[in-house]
Amino acid sequence: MTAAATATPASRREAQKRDTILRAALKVFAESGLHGTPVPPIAAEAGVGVGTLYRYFDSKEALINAVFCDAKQRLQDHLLSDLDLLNPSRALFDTLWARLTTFARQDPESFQFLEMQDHHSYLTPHSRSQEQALLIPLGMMVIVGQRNGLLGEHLKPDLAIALFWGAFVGVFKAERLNYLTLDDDDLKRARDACWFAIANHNTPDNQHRDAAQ
Amino acid sequence: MTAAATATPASRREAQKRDTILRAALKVFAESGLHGTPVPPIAAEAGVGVGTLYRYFDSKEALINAVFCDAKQRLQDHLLSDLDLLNPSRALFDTLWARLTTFARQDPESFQFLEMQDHHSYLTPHSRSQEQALLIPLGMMVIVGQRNGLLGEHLKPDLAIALFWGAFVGVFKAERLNYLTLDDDDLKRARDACWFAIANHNTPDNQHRDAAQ
DNA sequence: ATTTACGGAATGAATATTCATTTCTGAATG
DNA sequence: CATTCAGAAATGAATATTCATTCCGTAAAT
Repeated sequence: MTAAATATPASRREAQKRDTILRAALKVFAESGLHGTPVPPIAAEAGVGVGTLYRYFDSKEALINAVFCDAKQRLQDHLLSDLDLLNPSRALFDTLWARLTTFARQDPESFQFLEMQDHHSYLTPHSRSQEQALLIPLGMMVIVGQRNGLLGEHLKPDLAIALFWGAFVGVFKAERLNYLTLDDDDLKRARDACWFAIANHNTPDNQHRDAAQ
Repeated sequence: MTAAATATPASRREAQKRDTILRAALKVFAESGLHGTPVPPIAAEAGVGVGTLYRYFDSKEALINAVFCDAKQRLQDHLLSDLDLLNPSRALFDTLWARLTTFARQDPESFQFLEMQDHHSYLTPHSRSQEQALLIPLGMMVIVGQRNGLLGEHLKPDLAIALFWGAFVGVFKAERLNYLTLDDDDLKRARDACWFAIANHNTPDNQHRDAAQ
């Protein structure tokens, strides 16, 4: 039923325009905030009239929620696809870091938008639940990693994630605000520092590790 | 009116009222954001008329800048007073962490306000320079610590600060959003994890100080 | 020919700011 | 002391501005 509908050229164009608006909104929101930006600039950025925008989204609030879910989904897909989170290892950690980095670099607007604070007052319960979809699998990974002896048991999983995520966000935020410039080596060192923060330092098992990257 | 009130010079009363408005604004802004909140609720929270507020601050933007500088100053005083940053040690690190923690706990509104993203579009160059007043001494401390062999030399100072600050903010943000609850032990473990991230992990033979002062 | 999509001026609600008026303050006066 | 009074401070209704949303004439699609 939906397959036939999306095959129609008309609805295809519609979906495309919807996406254009979504992208434009993301860009403008990332630049100037949520309450801060009027709707007309978004329409202008998308190259459509204001009225058209309201054909595709019921309200500004609906648009914000759509942008949020879209960006969150993209992050989730980019981070977790084809990854076995239940086999934690240093290599898996490095992969996650690398994927986060490419996401933040390739799609900085989405990354910044997702870290904004003021969208919380706009989000519907459904949008909020998207938040969990990312956190829960990561939490499970930490638990398994702690069982393995790979990660320190001293930090509760939620705390380990908050530390790691906060550090990552902090580094890229500092770069965005020009407090800092990051080359590839810096990023690797930051990654290793984060690993040190949450890894298990007691067992000699994990100590040997070649730094050839 | 009390004897104390009549004895208080007019300018003193003015400064006090200005402060009342500043506090009220901080509270309301922390609750509902910057663009999000009208001016009248701020005046109501301060127990003054809207017109009065405009006697003390030229505009909403000026008020926001004043709140920012005030909060920043409080953080700075709380963090750095009576501290010898140029003698870094693990104990100094712990002291800084403890002070940050008490600040975040005793004055959560200021802490949250300072971490908001959307005030950046409001801030005057002067307000922005306040940012540096905190970052520069911390940066110097890291440099000295690296010379001492206390902190790893691999991270450039700005990056070490961004990691540490980001992790700290991330932990308290997670608590505020109810992703996490923190007891005293958790905080100590988080502190140690941050220390691990930036400390020097090299074997003692790598720690020879060859740098000329 | 009929339907659907589009654009952007028009609309009204929400909001920042002003200003005419009232209230307060405290020094001077009798 | 009580009273007066000029200027400062406070007020909130009135005004100007901004912004989300709607509406309707026109263009495109079917």
